[in-house]
Amino acid sequence: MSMGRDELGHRSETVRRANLSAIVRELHGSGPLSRSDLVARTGLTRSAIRGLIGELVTGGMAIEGPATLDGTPGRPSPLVRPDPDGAVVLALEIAVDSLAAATVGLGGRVFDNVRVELPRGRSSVADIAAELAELAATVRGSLSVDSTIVGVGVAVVGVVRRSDGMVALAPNLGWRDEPLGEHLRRALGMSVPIMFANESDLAALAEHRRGVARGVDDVVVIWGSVGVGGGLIVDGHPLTGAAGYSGEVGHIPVNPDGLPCRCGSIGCWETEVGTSALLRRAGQPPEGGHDAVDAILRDAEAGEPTALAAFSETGRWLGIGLAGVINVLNPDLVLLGGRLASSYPFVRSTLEAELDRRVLRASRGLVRVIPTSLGEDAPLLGAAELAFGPLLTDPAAWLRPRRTMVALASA
Amino acid sequence: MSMGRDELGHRSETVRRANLSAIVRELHGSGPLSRSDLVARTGLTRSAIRGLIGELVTGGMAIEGPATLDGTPGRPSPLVRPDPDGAVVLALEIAVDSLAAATVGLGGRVFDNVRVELPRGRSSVADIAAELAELAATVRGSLSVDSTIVGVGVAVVGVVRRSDGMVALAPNLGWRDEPLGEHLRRALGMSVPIMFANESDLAALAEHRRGVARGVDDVVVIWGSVGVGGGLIVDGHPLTGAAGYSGEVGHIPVNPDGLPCRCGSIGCWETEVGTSALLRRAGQPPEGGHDAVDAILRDAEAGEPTALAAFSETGRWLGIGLAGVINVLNPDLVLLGGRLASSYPFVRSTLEAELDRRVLRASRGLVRVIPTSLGEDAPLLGAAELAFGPLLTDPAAWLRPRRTMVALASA
DNA sequence: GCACATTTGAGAAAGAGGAACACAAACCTC
DNA sequence: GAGGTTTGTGTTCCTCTTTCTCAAATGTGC
Repeated sequence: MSMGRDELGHRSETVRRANLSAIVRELHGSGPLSRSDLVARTGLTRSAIRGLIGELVTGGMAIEGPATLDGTPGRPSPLVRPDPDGAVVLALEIAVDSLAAATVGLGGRVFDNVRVELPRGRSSVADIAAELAELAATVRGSLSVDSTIVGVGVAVVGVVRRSDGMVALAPNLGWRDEPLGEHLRRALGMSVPIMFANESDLAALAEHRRGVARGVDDVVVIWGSVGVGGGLIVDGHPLTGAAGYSGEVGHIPVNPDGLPCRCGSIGCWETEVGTSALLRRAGQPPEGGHDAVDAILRDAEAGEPTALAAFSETGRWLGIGLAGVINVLNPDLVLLGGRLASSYPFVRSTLEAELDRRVLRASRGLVRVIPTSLGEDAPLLGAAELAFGPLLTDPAAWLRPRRTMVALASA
Repeated sequence: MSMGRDELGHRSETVRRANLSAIVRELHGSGPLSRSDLVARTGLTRSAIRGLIGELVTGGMAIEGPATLDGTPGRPSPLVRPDPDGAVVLALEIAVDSLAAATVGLGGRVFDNVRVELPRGRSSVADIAAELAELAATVRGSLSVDSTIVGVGVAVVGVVRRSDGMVALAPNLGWRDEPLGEHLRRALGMSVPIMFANESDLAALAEHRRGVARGVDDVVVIWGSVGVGGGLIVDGHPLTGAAGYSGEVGHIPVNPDGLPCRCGSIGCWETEVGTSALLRRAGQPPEGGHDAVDAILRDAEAGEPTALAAFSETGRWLGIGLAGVINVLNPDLVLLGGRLASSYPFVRSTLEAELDRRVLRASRGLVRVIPTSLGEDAPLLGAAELAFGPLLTDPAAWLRPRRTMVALASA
C-alpha cells in the first residue's frame, strides 16, 4: 500500500527541500553554474536562489567562486560549484571477472578508482566482501581528511534485492541466496547506508546521468558480460520493479526449443546472445573467457568470415529479443554496453534488420540503437550515482546543521 | 529534455496544489471520507484540511454531509463526499466489435453507459467518430444541467499516440495512420481536452484505481481481444513510453519461425495466444469471431477434450510470453483480462507451469497471476480515469473561481 | 574617459500557506 | 449528568518564496 513516488501532506518545508534538491541536482549533473543559470533553470527568483545557495555554501556542499566574464553586459554572476569534498560516496562493483572500487565526489569527480582481477569460478561471499573492503580502504586513502562519505553503492553481476543486498542468483560467482549485504556491512564497518543494484541497472543510471542518455526519458541499456542484463529508465526514473529484480532481459524466452540456460530455463535470450553463443558460432569452446571473445573481435576486425558470421548471427538474435523489449517499453534510446559495445559494429546490420521486421512501425521510427558512452566503468559510476540518491532527494538532511534557537540556548 | 515527473521551482502555491490534489485523489478513489479520515491519510492538520475542504465545497467539487455515527466516543466528524455533478467526464471506447460511451462523475459514479455492436471489418474514421459523437450525446442526456464536463477519455483497440490521438495501427478496423483525434474533436465539438490511449493501458489504469490492483505498485495487465495488448503500471504510475506506444506485448517475438502476424512480423506472441490461435487449435476456421470463441469456452466447461487441449496449449504459450514480461518488469501482480479472463480457468495450469520453469526464481515468488476484476468495461472505466487525470493533478484549476479582490472591485 | 543601458546581487517588506495552540462542541461511558 | 475523548473553530505563529527597490559591476557608444 505504498504511495508510489508521491508523498502526501506537503508543507512549506517541502518546498524548500524540493528547491534545494533541484539546485543540488543541477550542480551535481551539470557542474559549475552561475547563480543566474540556476535562476533560469529552476524558475526561482534571484532572492530565493541566493538564500538556498547560501545554505549550501555554509553547509559545505557548494563553493561560490568569482564569475567568469563572457563579454555580455550586466553585472557578472558568481560561479557556484559543487564542493567535491562536501559529499563523497564509495562505489563498489562485483563484475564478472574483476572487482572495482572508486571514490566519487559531488559533481561526479572521481578521486580514485581501482580494479583488480577476480579469479574465475566460485568465491565465497565472505572472501569477496573482505576483498571489497580492502579496495575500499585503498580508495578512501585518496580522500582529504574532512570529506564526508555519505553513502555506499554496490553494483553486482547478478539478481540482487535492492532493499538489503540479498543476492538471489549470480551464476558467475556460483551464488544463490547469499546475503552479500550483511557480509559487506560487517566488512566495511561504516555507518552510512549501503545500497545495491544490478550492474545493468546501474550502467543505465550512469548513462542517464552522465552519458549519451542524459536528458532522454525512456532508455533501455542492454549490458553484455557473460550473460545479458538490462537497465531500464522509464519516464526519467530507473525502473526497479517490485523488489529490484527488473530488467532481467537475458531471460526472456526467445527460442522455446532452444538451449538450456544457467537460470534453469531453456531458450533464454542469453543462450543466443551471450558469450557462449558467440564462441559456439565461432567454432570455439563455449566456456572460453574474455580473451577468447577478444580474439574473435580481432578476427572480425580483420575480416575473417567465420568471426563475421558469428557476430552476424548473434546480431540477428539480438534484434529478435530487443524487438520484444522495444515493443513493450517504447523507448527513445537503446544502448548496447559491456561486451556488446565492442561487438556493435559487427552486429549492427542484422540487428537493425530484425528490428525493421519485428518492431511495430510506430515505435520503430522513434528508437535509436547505439553503443554506450561510458565504457567498462559505467556500472561503477552508476553505483556512485545510486549512493548519491538520498542526498540528491533531500540535501538538507546532509548539510552541516544550521545554528538553531535550541543550539544557541544550550550553548 | 523534459524533466520527467518532477518539476522544478516549487513555491507555496505548489504546496496547496499538492494538498488539494491529495484530498481529491482520496475522495475520488475511496469515496466518502470523514474529515478526520483525511487528516489521518494525508498527515495534514485539522486546520489545513478544513481550509482545503472549504475550498472544494465552495468550488462545487465536494459536499459535506452529516457524520455517520459509528459508536466511538468523541465529536463526530462530518462526511465529505465527492460531488458527482461537480466534475464529470465523458468516456468513449472503440473496442473490437463494439463502441461504448459513458458519463462518469467524480468519485467514479457511472451516470450512464451504452454499448453498441460494431459491424466486423473496415469502418472509416469519420464514420466511427460520428457514431461515437452520437453515443456521447445519448449519455450526456442523463446529466443534470449544472454538471461540468471536464474532459474526454478515449480507449482505442490499436496503437495510438497519446498526444493527439493519431492511430498508427488498428488491424481490427483496418486503420493505419488515421487521425482519429482530429475527427473526433470535430465530431464532438467540445472545448475540453480529449485524451487517447490503448484499451489495455486503460484497463490497467482502471484495475489500479478501482479493481483488484488497487494499492499495488507494479502491475501488468494482459488484455485479450482479437489480438493481445498489455497495460503496465510501474511504481504506481502508468508506463506510457516515449509516445504512448508501450505495452505492445502482443508483438513480442516468442516463436522466431512462427506464423505471420497482422503487424507484418512473424512469430509474435499474438499469433500463439490470440483468438485465431485458439480457434485453429480447436479445429475451427481462424477467422471466427466472438461466438466461435464462446462455443469453445462452453465446450471446455463441458469437459470436451479438443477444447481443453486448445486452451491448454494456449496457456503454455501464454506462460512463455508472460515469463519474458515478468523477468523484465518484476511485477507484483499480473491480471488477465478481456477474453483471457474467461479463459483463465482453462489456461491456468499450463501457464503456471511455464512460469515455474521460465521466470527467475526471485521474481517468481513475488508475482500472482489472476483474472481482472472489472470485466468488459475496464477500458471504458480506464478512459474515464484518464480524463480525470488533469483534474486530479491540479484540482484548483477546475474549481469555480473564488471571489478575488479584482472580481469584487469590478462588480 | 564618461554617460548609459543591462544584468545581477542585496536587503526589506509582503504574501501565501500550513502548523501549533487554546477552546468549544458533540459524542461516548458509567 | 459528570467525565473522558475526539474533532471542528479561530487565532497566532512560522517558514519560505515573491516582490520591490536600490546598489554594484559589467559592456557599449560617443
